[in-house]
Amino acid sequence: MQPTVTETLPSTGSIVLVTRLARLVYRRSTVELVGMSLRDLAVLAYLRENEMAGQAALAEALCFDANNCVLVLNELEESGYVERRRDPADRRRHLVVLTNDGRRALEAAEAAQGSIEDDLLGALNQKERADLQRLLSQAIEGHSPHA
Amino acid sequence: MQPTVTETLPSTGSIVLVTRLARLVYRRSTVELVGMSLRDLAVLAYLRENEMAGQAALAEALCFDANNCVLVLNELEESGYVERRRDPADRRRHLVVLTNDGRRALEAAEAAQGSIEDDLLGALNQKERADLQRLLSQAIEGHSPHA
DNA sequence: CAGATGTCAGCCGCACTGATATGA
DNA sequence: CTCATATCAGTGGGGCTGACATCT
Repeated sequence: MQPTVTETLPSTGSIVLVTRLARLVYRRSTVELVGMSLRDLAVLAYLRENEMAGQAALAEALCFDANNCVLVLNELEESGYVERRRDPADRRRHLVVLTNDGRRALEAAEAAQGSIEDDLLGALNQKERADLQRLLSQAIEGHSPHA
Repeated sequence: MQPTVTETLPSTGSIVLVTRLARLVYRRSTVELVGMSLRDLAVLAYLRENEMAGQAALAEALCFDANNCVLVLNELEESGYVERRRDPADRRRHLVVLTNDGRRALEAAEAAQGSIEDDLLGALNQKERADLQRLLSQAIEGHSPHA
């Protein structure tokens, strides 16, 4: 066993580390800085890539509580960033779409997001950041979807 | 540009991904399963590696709010898992130490923590998990400490 | 009828702000 | 007096449970 780097960072589990980083993220992602809450940004970004989506699927993908998701969409709709349209094929569903205003606001927010990310991941080089992103999304997508 | 894997996961920033994973972590880390809250586990684990520590430093390291940290320690002290002792060198400070009960509870909790981690990071192999852990702690430790 | 989807009201735990006490 | 450390009360937003409406 090598008495080198492995010793300094002993055994803090990844899941606690994730929550720790998440607290830092939350702290820095102020509305004044980003222009909207981080949840809103996540929703908008998801809608840009994935127009349509009943909001159950949306909540699932974003790891939101489905009920809470309703409230978030209410705010976004009031702000004029998204629109809810009835699915003609299944009139229970709402298809959420990104408006032009929403797209513009998203792009502005993403700039701020980038600077926050630069600040927070400053200790990581480009490759490491890409790795981190890959590992995170891989874990999220591949998580056992039973719950 | 290669039309391969890079296309499927377009551009969700790492910081939103972190919060997303954190929500999943939070959801699964129930008290019934772990035996304590995840915050408590983090505090106990930190104290095992780092006996002493005024709680300001503890809060800093764990990315807690310093005030909230007091409440967490109150609970842990009531549970008999930690003890606060006055620092004789600086009588303002409290040195927080892990009790034997705390150590036992921690070890029990870490087993549950491991199974949760297995569940959540099931899509990652051993090396990837190690990488993730390394990247996370690296980002946390190296984050600009100004705030 | 059951089952799915979305909406809302209410509760609770958590993070923060501000004020206070004690000691360096 | 100042600064640092710790403590606590109060506040606000986020995530949850449960009830309800609508549609398949």
